[in-house]
Amino acid sequence: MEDHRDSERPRSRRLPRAVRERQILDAAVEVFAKHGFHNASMDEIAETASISKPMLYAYLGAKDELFVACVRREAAKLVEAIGADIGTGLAPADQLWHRLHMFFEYVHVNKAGWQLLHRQGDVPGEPYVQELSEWRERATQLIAALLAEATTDQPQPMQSEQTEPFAAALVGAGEALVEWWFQHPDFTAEGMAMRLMNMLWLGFGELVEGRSWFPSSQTEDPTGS
Amino acid sequence: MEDHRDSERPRSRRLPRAVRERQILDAAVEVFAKHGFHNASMDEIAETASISKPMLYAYLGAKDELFVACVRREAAKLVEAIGADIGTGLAPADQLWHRLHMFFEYVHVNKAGWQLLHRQGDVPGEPYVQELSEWRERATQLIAALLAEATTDQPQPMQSEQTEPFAAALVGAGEALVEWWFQHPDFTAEGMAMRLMNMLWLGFGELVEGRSWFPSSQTEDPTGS
DNA sequence: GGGTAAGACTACGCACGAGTAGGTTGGCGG
DNA sequence: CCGCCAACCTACTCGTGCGTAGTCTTACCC
Repeated sequence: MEDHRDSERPRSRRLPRAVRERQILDAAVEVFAKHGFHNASMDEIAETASISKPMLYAYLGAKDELFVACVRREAAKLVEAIGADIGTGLAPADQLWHRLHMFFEYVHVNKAGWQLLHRQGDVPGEPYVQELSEWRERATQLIAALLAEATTDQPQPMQSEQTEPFAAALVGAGEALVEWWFQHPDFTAEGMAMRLMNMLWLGFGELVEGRSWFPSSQTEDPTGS
Repeated sequence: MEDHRDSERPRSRRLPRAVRERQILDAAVEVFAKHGFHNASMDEIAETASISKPMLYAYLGAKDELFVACVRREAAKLVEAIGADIGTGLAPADQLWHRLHMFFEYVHVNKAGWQLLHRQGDVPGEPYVQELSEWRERATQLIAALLAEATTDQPQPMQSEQTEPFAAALVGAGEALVEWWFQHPDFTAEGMAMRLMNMLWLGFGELVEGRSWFPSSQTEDPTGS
């Protein structure tokens, strides 16, 4: 390691490919999240990544491909976070609770990545839309499976025609709640998860009458604010 | 020189301003809904409206302003639809049910208008975002008020800190369900409203056990349209 | 019937941003 | 110490699409 005592080199030294790619992706996620796909300019991404445009193109290709790469990385992280393996033997309700909690936790620590996934318009015909709708699909399926599992003991287990729309609505509710959270940041991730869990599992009819849901002794007192 | 008598002019005759404006707005809504704000071109809107570009600009200004005009019109229609005055004396649950029903009904007959409102990315900094988030806000407030009303008889009425996020989640769930509906068009608006109402009012915990919610016989015929 | 002004069109200017050509630097093997 | 290759940059081209200047034309009124 030559110390090389460089005078001031605000710009980049030569770096191996892997490091640069990561730098670029980080910058791209940030900029795409801030301005959206269309309003983000490759120039700004290059500048944020402390690199010049030709390098950008050399490493990750055109704007579409770059965006898709970002979505893939962030979606993988998200789905992994909420789909992580939990200890066996939990009741479906508690599993759902855990995953919701993980979801809000994830969004909290990875705001830019979340906004990248959520704040794009989904207009058919765009090349990246495929990629965008895919993560939502995966998340929905994951939830749907969970719901289906919750009814297997019942005399009439729910079919996917029942669980799927429910899961879709749940995902939508989660997204909307996150957006509300951003405007009221005084709440903890756990508190938000509780909120959503109560809505979902009990429903308003029960909440009105003062009942509420609690995780079955896995976590301690969850007062979110 | 004046020999150019009536050779066919398939293009537009002279029309009063009001009619043209409506024509233009209709076309703009359609195109914006189809391609989204950014990918929609003024040329295509002009062509769809059977008019030339300078007229477009003369009547409704630049692209931003045109889009805002579209959003305003469609948002007004939507909010009016779900906020319409219902006969007095309905229980909150039944009111909510009615409004959900109206919502799905509205979306069904005005798909383009709905997509215009829903499918745009909401990136801060865009001029139109203000307008877009406003309708969602209004709808949310409307629902929140309804929920608050449902708890006034209770010993501990809910505060807006409780009802507001719930309403936000509800709106999000509704949007997501509509999207799911578009992919499974075999259901009626009433059926979709029932679905959502069951999720919301009863919650999954109850649904699992086979219970379900029904409107309390205020409406007579099941005119499912 | 002729003047006129509003309604309408064709054809263009111009900015912005994606993508690239070609030169420059620095590390490394000989 | 010298050439050579790969990482890197500056500075450009070019397409696309918003917005407009300038011209025509038709309904209407005197």
